[in-house]
Amino acid sequence: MGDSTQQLDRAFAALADPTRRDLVARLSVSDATVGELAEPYEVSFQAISKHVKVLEDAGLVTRSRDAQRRPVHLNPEALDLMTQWIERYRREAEERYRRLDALLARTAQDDEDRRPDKEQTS
Amino acid sequence: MGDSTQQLDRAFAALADPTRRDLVARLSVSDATVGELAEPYEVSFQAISKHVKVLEDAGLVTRSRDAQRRPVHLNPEALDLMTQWIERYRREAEERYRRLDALLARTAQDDEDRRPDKEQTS
DNA sequence: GTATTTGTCAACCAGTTGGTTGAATAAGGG
DNA sequence: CCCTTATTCAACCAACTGGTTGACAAATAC
Repeated sequence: MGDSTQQLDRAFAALADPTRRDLVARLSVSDATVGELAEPYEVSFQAISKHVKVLEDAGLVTRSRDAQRRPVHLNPEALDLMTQWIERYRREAEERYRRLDALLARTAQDDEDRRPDKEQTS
Repeated sequence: MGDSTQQLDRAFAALADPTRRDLVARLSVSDATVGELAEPYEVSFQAISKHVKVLEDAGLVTRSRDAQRRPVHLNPEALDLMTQWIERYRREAEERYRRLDALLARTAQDDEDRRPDKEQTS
């Protein structure tokens, strides 16, 4: 449990904002510059620049250099880290509930078997 | 895209906090009351109660009633919603990069084929 | 060089968040 | 009925967030 904690903090926080999720969705289709990314939104160019920085600090995107442009590039591995975290506990919980359901079903069956006026099941 | 937006906002924001992620991890193993959940942490009981409320508002946990106790119960479906969102764009991006890699490989091969002193590959 | 394009940094503001403490509520137990 | 247990509500505070505008920086184009 090293500092993947902080990485997860930042990654989840980054995706908690709908504008940033939209940026990620668009970046999954193609890389883009901050200018291109900012174009469709009402908010200022600087606001989008900040959002991109948040995504970058979270490790969700990286950037290269092409003349004045700084193309933004989605990093699928960071997304993978998040799914791994989530899926681990989702699976754990679902298995547990499955086991619990099975137990309840068995108990119900036992009760049934214990009924005084029970009928032979087979 | 109805109000799953807000649900995702809340769910991602909820998991952005390490204490809340820890609560989720523990709840994946077994349901627990707020008191039980609060016990291992240094912070006040009320602080944990607030954290649980955040998880509840995000749809990540539900609660029932057992005398004075209000057992907290993890909701795996909410986790599933998150993975679905993430995986959609992760897959999209990874496929795109695979295609790009393939294209680059083909281009490199063409260059190779075009070399004047090229050697037959097979 | 100077101007243009592309983007960041800095200061500020309003609203939210995570923490605190103390009071209030809810449901049983004696 | 009062007492205890379990939990929430309310008020407050410091820190963070997402937005703004204006100044600055970097790389290229002329």
